[in-house]
Amino acid sequence: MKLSAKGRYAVRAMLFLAEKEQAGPQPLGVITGAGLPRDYVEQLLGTLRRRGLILAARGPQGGYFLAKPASDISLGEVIEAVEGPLLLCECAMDEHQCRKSGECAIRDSWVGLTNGIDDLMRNYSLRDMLKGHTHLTQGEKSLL
Amino acid sequence: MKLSAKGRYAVRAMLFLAEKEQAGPQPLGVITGAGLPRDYVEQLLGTLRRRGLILAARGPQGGYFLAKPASDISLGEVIEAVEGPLLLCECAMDEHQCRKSGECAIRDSWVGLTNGIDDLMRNYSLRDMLKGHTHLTQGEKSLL
DNA sequence: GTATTCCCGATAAAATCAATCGGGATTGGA
DNA sequence: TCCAATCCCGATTGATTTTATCGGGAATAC
Repeated sequence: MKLSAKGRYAVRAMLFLAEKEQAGPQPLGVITGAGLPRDYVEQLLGTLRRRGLILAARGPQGGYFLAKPASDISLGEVIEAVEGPLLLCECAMDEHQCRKSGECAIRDSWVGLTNGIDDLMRNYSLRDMLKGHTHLTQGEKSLL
Repeated sequence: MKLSAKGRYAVRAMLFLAEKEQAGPQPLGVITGAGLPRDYVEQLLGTLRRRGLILAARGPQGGYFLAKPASDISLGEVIEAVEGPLLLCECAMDEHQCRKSGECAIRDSWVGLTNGIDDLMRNYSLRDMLKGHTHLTQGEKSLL
């Protein structure tokens, strides 16, 4: 189980926007800066916008910016927006997947585990990740 | 982020062996029963054996069986054995990935989150999953 | 107007996952 | 000793997903 490049790019872009929260719209070219594949990240930003996590303004001086405070956006939201919901087992999402769901202890385990992971991810905000952090340098960007 | 069929097959096979913990070696054909792709699961069992989670006996009456009690084998171990370690971000695994690792708050976040998820998975044993569960019926198997 | 920027669908290249196959090695029992 | 059952393992293929690219359209500040 790993986080795909898609998820990491999305988090990276969102952290950049969180950093520039007070600085107005950030154009795609600035967000992707040196290291990120511009055209690909553009798709992801489109998804993040449709999911209500960011807003966009067109034209000169346009760009993307957070739709709500960085402290109100969790890592879980960002990742789920681009990758879809965390899914350990089909049966944990859809209780009609199996006729025995009402009496299946294993399903309860999958549901419990999924919820546990979800909770962790939803309790980490973008602001939390940046805490004690002043500026994303080029070197640090390559960490994400 | 989702668990692949590989991981689900491995868990399913391991739960089956946990159920038959006292019943001697279970041959591949029995483990895969109706629904699982026999040849593919054979590969996974090979991996699980090399990782020390199960043992195998050849010849007639041979088969696979748990290398230690079901209560000592966690879901995390099983999944990691076949899928490799949980990986949210490269930098969280290898601190030499980035020269700034010592002063990077974001890396700390990735590490913390990764550890949190790992802990959850390592605290769920095969025995826990079967608790209150007497027999995996065909219908229930399709849940995994 | 025009340059800047987002918007979006189509496509292609690459990587990974899932599955299959063929034959070899070991072993218990007739 | 032979045979059938069983694990063992590398090679290969096919499907799916991921990642990336491209071309052109729409909005907007100046």
